[in-house]
Amino acid sequence: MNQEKILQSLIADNLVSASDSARGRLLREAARLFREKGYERTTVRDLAAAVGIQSGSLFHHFRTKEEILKAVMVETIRLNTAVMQAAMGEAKSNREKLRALISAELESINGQTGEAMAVLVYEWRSLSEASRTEVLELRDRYEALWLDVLTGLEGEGALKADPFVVRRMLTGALSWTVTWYRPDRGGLTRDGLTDQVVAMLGMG
Amino acid sequence: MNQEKILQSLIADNLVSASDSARGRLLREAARLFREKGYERTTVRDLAAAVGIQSGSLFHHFRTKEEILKAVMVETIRLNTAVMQAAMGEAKSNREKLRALISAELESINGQTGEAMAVLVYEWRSLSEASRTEVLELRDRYEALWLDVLTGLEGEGALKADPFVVRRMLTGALSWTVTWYRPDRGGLTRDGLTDQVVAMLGMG
DNA sequence: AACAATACCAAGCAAGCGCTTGGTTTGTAA
DNA sequence: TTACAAACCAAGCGCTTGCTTGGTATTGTT
Repeated sequence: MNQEKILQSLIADNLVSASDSARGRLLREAARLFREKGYERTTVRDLAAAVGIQSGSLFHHFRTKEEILKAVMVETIRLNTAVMQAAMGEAKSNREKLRALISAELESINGQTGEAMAVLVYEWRSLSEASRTEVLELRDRYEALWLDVLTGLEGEGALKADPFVVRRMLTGALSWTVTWYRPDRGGLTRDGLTDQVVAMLGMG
Repeated sequence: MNQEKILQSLIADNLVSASDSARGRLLREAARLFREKGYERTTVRDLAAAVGIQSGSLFHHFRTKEEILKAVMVETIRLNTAVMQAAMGEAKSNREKLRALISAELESINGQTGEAMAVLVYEWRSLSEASRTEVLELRDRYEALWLDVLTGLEGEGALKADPFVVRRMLTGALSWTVTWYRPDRGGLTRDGLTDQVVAMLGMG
């Protein structure tokens, strides 16, 4: 199942918004603005202008500004968890699975969902306690995918450090790429970057 | 030269504020609040209350709120660059130097200056263009320390990946520790964590 | 055609924001 | 004691913020 089909199925289940719907368009613009200026510096007037409506009309679609932030985060996690599960399903060994995970996470961070992923990493403080809990639960399921593979690799002796620590280091390392990695200009492709990460782990 | 002496000398040169001065106390509280709630969500009234003065009185010490943010960042970089240079000076081989760099950065991220370091990483978007340039110049000098060592290790064949990429991965990985590493509760000491990082790089 | 639901606009309110102002207290040194 | 600057307070200004309100198009269903 490729990425497009996964997306379609999630849309059908109403778990993420179609990008051509009013809601989807708003969430995309919101992710862009939240990443560019930060959640607090982005006003509801900014958001409304970005989709060409009046600021008050936003509240027909979302009850509060924070609900928009939460929706960006929740839909992003849902999509990426599904994509990642699919990418991993095709791999045989744990080594291959790890490579698939790294590659998929780099894609989600630097590809289409990149802006939303950056929001997920940097704007969680702007969530209310309740929303934070909700988002964290989704995150935990995503993280379980990683820990399974890393624990497997440790058992095989391929990994010398603690799986929990390694996952956390990789979380930081990979999410940080959003601040410097520009796949368009400059020679490093995503595959190339994945190779570098694997080489850095001594698993080249 | 130990850390305390370095600090004294920087204070003497007016490059960082003494923590018992009015300015120093304000900057410490500001770092705490900025990290806890984010720069935008922290009001000048919050800052003033934290040091026990009226909000207007802040502007006797700093011309704008942003100037406070910049001061937190600038002083933190200055201090940590100096500490890191000292830590590296005692090491002989590049391997030892790398370990010293990792350990020192983990200390600056998770020790006394941790709150300020987190601000440095997460709040740069709230800086004006001019301040951003200024902070980036200081950062570049700090980064040069890392690149020298990593390039050396690559030359020796101890490092299989690109030094620039590795440094950026380490930047993300180490700064991310601030979100999960708790040296007080839980068994992992800073030395232990440094070991894990070195092991992860296949240089244990 | 009739109706209801959906999507939107125009206007503005209440609250909170960064920052200013004019004046008072506190510290320091001659 | 006097002189003066640094540190601070009390009050509030002007503006922006998230959000509300009452009403009007637009769309879909029967």
